[in-house]
Amino acid sequence: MDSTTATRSIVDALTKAIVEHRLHPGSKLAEQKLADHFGVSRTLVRQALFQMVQKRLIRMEPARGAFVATPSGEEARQVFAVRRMLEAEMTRNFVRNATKAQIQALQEHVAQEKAAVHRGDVAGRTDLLGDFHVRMAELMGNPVLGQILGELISRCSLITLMYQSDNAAEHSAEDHSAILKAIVAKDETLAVQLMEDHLSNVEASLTLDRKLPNSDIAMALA
Amino acid sequence: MDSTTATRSIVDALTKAIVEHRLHPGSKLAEQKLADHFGVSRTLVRQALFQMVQKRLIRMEPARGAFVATPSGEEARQVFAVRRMLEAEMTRNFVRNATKAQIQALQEHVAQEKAAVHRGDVAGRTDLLGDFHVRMAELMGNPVLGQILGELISRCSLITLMYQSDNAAEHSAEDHSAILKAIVAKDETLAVQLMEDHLSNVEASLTLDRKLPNSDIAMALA
DNA sequence: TCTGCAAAAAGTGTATACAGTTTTTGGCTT
DNA sequence: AAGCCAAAAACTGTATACACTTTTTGCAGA
Repeated sequence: MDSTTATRSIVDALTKAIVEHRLHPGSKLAEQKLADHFGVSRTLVRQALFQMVQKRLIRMEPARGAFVATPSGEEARQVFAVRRMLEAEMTRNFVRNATKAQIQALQEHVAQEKAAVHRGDVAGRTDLLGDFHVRMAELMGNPVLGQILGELISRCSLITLMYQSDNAAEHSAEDHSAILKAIVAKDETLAVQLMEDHLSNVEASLTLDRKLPNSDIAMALA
Repeated sequence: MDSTTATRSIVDALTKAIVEHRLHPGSKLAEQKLADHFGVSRTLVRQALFQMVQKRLIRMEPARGAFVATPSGEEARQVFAVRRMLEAEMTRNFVRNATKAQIQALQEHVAQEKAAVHRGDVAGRTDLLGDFHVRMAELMGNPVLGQILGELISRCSLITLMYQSDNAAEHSAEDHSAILKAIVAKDETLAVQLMEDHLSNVEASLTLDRKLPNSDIAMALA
């Protein structure tokens, strides 16, 4: 995708930090500080930041710099809507074409999810729950779809961290398990329905109408 | 989206040149030449090029520079598959929610298409045919969807220019007209079906299995 | 005439310099 | 002590410099 590998590793590191909640929505990302941290010049940091702007994980304000994105509730709903469109069809194709090995890969993944939930590993859980969807996209032999979905899921990680009210997302592992069961049974209609419901559940568990998403507070303090 | 406006205008100019077939697939995009042409330094040109890499209209090879993308037949099929997923749902929502004004906007657009086809304006036609889909996405009140679809449609412009065998895409204007008729009639199922068929028709009119897409020739000559 | 190769030219990748803007600091007034 | 303003510091946006790589050029030998 990108010709240089240094820029790519900065993008990956920043993406990971955002998705894993070590960088809060609204946080300032000063170029020189990042450059020092990664041991490169501002040039490469800027390249990385511009790429992340296009992935909507960062926003840049003229002459003020880069900030971790603070997606609105409106935007969050739109992202979920697009995910439902894509993942419904993805699930349909998966039921039709998945090999045993692919199904087993997903089963093992769900087992890991359950383990993480069980031992109360919140960070690991969040990570794995997103990965379930990415994994499925990757297994589908349509990298174009996988790429688009991967970006949407990254955005969702950010959204979830901003708007999650309770830990209602704990049900996700069960949802995944149910979806997988329908896939094993080759019940296309049910699998698709469960996937749509699952995404709706996740969206519903968020309080997207909150007046001041806590990110603004973070910004105010920053 | 982007903090600076200079970079943005370079991206727009290059995108337009690619989509309008003034830059052929595989063409070299030398940074200094572009910089001279736009009257800026290589810095801004590079920013623009990196953004277009992410939009998949350009590819960059290490130490060799940027080239207009040459999507493979495989990739083309994947892009069309994703478009079908998204546009089917988009059409469904459009039938449900479109206002009279929005429908009329599309009707006027189709009239323009027919005029362009009628007077043999190939460039204008191609442009308008793609715009039909973008317009529809924009009218839907889901900018997230619109953005993703817009990028897919840009990629399709490039794909079409690479692989179109005959001018079979002339039927597109009629397809659009039929879709619109179903929308006016509020026939959700039919509209969705027509949209899917339309996209399949466009894909089928391409010779995606050609051994050496002419881009390679273009590269060889460049 | 064609092939091979070395020098020159052109081009990319990264760092740095510098002008202009925003943010912070520190003191002065009330 | 709180508020305000100017100077200093920090930061962004763009251009330029420079090392290194690729491509082209031009000539020597077969």
